[in-house]
Amino acid sequence: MRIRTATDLGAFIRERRTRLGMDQIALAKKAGTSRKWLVEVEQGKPGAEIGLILRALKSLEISIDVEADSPVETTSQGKAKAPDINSVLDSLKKRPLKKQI
Amino acid sequence: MRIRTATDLGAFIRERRTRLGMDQIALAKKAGTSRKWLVEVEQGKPGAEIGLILRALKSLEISIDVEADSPVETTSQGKAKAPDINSVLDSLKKRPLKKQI
DNA sequence: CGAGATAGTAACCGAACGGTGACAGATTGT
DNA sequence: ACAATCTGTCACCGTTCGGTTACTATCTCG
Repeated sequence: MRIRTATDLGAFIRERRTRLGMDQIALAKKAGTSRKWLVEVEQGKPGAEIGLILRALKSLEISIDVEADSPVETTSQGKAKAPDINSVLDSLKKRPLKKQI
Repeated sequence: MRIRTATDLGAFIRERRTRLGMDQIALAKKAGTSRKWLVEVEQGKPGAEIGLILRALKSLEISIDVEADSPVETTSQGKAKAPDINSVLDSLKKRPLKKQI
């Protein structure tokens, strides 16, 4: 499932928790947090800390994957991008020297 | 890329940011946060709030997907699970009535 | 009906977050 | 050498998070 907002995440967590037959206390305990925290997260609290979120997801055996949408989009010019020596160097250094007009 | 820790996430964000040729200020501004925050997140800060993380990922055109690892694992018994009327009802109610011995 | 379990909410409080501004180090280009 | 850029760090501060505890409402089952 694609996650776009904290609400999405909360809904998914709740979905998974209930499907596993766990109550809020069980999950909170397993994730090393509090029930209050879980309630708020399941309601879509955007202020929840990523570390606790990750622990909760792990407790629910949920995997998270991130992926770059557009491959690179150098300067948003439709130009075809043939791999050249400079792009290779840039990839290695991961820091474009200039704006590469 | 699979995300397991805040450090994984920070590394991926930095990777994507540099590959897009953005500096910290540019991304922070686009995501509506501060450069200090970005620095800490890229270093793997577990206390970062999920809402800001999501904004940053959106700014970098990064998609997040979550997925339940094991389909259901009713009681962790290797028993094969043929879909029966009860499981369907449970799925709808999303709340197992009992421990379903 | 009544006991028990689950979930949502409230108040309180210490700890940590995030923003701002400034500074130092490193790197790049002139 | 110099200026410009980018990054990491620091101190300060208002806001908010997360834990604890208690109370209430809802639902299930005996």
